[in-house]
Amino acid sequence: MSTLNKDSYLPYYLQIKDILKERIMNKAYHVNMLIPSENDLCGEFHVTRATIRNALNELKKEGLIYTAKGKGSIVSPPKIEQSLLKFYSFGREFSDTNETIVSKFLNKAVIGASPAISRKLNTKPNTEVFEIIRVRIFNDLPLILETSYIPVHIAPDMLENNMEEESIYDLLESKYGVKIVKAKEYIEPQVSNDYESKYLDIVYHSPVFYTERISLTYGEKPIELRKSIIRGDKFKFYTELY
Amino acid sequence: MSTLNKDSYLPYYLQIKDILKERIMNKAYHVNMLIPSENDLCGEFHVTRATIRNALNELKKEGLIYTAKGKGSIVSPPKIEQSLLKFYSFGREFSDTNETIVSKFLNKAVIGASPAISRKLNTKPNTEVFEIIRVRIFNDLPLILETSYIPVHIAPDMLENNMEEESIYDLLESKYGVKIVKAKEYIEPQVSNDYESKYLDIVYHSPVFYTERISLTYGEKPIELRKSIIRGDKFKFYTELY
DNA sequence: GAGTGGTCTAGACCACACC
DNA sequence: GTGTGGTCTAGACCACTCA
Repeated sequence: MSTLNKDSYLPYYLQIKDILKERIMNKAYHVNMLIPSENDLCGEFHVTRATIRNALNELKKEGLIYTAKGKGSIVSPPKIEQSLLKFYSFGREFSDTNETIVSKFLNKAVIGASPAISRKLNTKPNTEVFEIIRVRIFNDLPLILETSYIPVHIAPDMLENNMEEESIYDLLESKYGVKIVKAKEYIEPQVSNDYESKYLDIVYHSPVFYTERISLTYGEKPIELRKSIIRGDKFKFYTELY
Repeated sequence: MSTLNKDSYLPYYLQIKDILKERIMNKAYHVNMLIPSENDLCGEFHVTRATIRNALNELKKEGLIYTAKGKGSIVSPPKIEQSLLKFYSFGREFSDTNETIVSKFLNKAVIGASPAISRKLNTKPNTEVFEIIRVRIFNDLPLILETSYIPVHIAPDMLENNMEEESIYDLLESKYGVKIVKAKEYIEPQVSNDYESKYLDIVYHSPVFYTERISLTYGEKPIELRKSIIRGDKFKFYTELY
């Protein structure tokens, strides 16, 4: 049972949106869960359905929920984990079904952060960070080479976990109580170096997308820097304009 | 005065959206124009304001209009002409103000379309097409190398126009009555070849974005194929995720 | 002050999902 | 059949823009 601030400069529907968003972030409404029906929410907040629908529409626009007619509103899986797959549409080699995605770990270590890395993670230079390097393999094809940097003090014994089975973000949240709530991502064209070419099974100096993602927890605090090299021959960005 | 199809499987608000969209495409509602107020539209379509607002919301989502409180709903400028500038945020070298954008023409010719080009333009192989090559120069820095292909029969004496002064899309519309209503754009990473490197003033084999845009008129009919090479050292794609 | 979009109430009927 | 989101009606008051 929640009450709205009648005197807030924020309209009801935005206040409700914020409350529901908070519940999603808190996992009070967890992923793939049906949230309370529009009528239930009307009861809880003492507003009409139009107001609730306005709030839910905002959440839809942000991609936090989606609706299923006859069923209800459902919490979307976080976009962060699969952003690349949404930004790029696969080439013809792939269909949406029968995909297998496998991770192969190339390295897990503790290193001193370089100036560039510590700046992006907002830590002191040379702070200890985990360096985790993986190849993401889709249907037996190595497509993405990912390097993650996470300050050791965030998740001290992280490397002892079985990371093959659980996503890094899930691990950070379940074992270390660190929730990723936002991410910034940059994409540039690049050419593959020796190392990247080898693990992505492409020729040296092939065109690739280079992406850098900084994942943040509450208060804009950086948690992870992830650099990815994505095969340019298999990924394409597509968009329609009017 | 328009009437809605009461038996259509399409709800009123989507029918209204389509009608309004058509008017925008037709320039019945032209760019930067205030469209009729919500109350006027209620009168025209004999529906309530909620339905009209629903329709306008769809148009907002597609970026065709935007709203100004106290004024009304306004037709947005087309996104097609400036898509690249919207997709990519400039590097630090640039500010939003004081930009100068110049085009330098490298070639204007009539050629026989290659199989790949004619396929994309949906014409017979070897159909005559204009090939127009330009360098786009921002603040004295060559950033984009653009090659346009347009079937000659679409705009027979096109090359006689002063294309330095008017955009190709404006020209196609004002002189030849061909309106671009939609575009599809693909983006890939690539490396610059000899020719591209020379005109973009970058070293051979530099990483670049390669984009292909197919501009369509009514009925999904292709009008222009535009291939662009964009300097990877100056353009970056940026996005935020939740 | 008249007109606009923004917000909200209080209802209604529908198609769809699930039991 | 019951509950859900999708659509729609018929009103209302507000803050804002502009003359």
